[in-house]
Amino acid sequence: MQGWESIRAEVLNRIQTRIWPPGALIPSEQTLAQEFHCARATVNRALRDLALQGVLERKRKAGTRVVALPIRKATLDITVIRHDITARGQSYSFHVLSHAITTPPMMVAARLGLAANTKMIQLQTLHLADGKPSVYEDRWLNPAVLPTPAPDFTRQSANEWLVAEVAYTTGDIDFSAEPASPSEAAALNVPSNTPLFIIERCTWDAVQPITWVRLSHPPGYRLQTPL
Amino acid sequence: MQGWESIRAEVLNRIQTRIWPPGALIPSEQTLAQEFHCARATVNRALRDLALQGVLERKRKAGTRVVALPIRKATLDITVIRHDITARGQSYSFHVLSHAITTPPMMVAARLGLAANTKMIQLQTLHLADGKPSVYEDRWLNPAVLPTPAPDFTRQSANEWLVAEVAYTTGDIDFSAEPASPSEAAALNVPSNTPLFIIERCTWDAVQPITWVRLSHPPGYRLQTPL
DNA sequence: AATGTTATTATGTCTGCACATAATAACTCC
DNA sequence: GGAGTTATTATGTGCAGACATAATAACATT
Repeated sequence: MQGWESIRAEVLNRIQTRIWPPGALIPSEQTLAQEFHCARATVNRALRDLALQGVLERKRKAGTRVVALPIRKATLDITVIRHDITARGQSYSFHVLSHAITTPPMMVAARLGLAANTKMIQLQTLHLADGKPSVYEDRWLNPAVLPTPAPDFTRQSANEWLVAEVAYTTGDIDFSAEPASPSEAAALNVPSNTPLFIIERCTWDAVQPITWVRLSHPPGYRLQTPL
Repeated sequence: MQGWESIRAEVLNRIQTRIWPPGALIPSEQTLAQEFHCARATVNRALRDLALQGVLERKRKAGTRVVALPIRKATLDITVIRHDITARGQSYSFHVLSHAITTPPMMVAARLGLAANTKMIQLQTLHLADGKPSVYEDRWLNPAVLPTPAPDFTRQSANEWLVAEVAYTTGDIDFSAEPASPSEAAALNVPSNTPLFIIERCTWDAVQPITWVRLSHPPGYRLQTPL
């Protein structure tokens, strides 16, 4: 037995075997350090990690307690679409279906915190896996983040250009299920109103909004992660 | 300027302003410690945190480099349904629609790694927010994890009983969009084939499978998280 | 040129010690 | 008894120094 990971394992074990039941206060770092014959910093490392996972809850002076209703945290890796596809051993390609400069729908402008009459770049792209429609992308880009001349998004996908060239600091993402709109249905080659798995993402720079994207996935798509 | 968090902030800043562009090797912990006039451990703490976030990539001897295509990690909190609902200021209640002991569909048995003819407990539950159908739950429980006599799941929801009484160690979760089946449509009071947002979850004990659940959410449901 | 061996070096982790900080408990004073 | 003040205590974070480990680079050997 050695290393902070083994201490973490032992603590986890005591929680899972209910030696330390949910809601219970566990011994102080000092005490545990003595028991495990190691420095307090090592115990701290282990407990801090478990707190990060949501298994423990720590407060100064109050001590460390086992979380009563463990709020499990699932971590999703948000990758570039090309990666997803090539990782499955399929070939990747994409088509830009439309490319325009107009004012976005109110909803998009609102989400990004822009005035409703701000002109933005709209890009509709179809991503293909082994030549078959795989994801339909509807993107609105803040022109202020683009250099002049603008990059050629028919060669490099907007997403990849952005992650490579534009630093972004915050954002949010949300998932939902929606019926396929006529344009989505046409692009993905599925019947209208088919349930699609939708991922919507907003990203901001330190000073300004960057982009809003909506990714529509045809039936069969599953977002999976260990818990 | 003080504390490991400010060092993390400064490093992040240099990445975002492209002083250290994607893919670049950044100075060693030693060097940075000297620059920031602090101990190496403090720099280590900051860099380790950024690596955890997926911003940096670290290898012994090879050094620390800025990740080229930042794989952002979104963290979803998997809560108890009752919490979700009461957190929105709505009242929570639930109904057990059916309760049976039979053999599960092949898919469920397979996912849990059980023989297809194992008898399991099936519970179909409707969760209500302010009296309106909010989530339809289809759960299969491994009877081996239940005490005798079995708890009364019409009083406490199976999920809450499980998180409170059964320790679980692993699991996985996946998200998809599917058309409402007739029973789902009836329970949730929506037309058949309405797109539903589906969460499926498997959980295992150290030694045995515990439960498989499928949560069906009617239109309007969104799973959202900061990025 | 291909292979095996030996530094070298950056990160990973541990130890002890110290002080900061926040929350509780104990106490004082009115 | 209630309110304000002062210990007390557990965690948070810091420091300097040490050894472990893994990956690379440099060198030597065949």
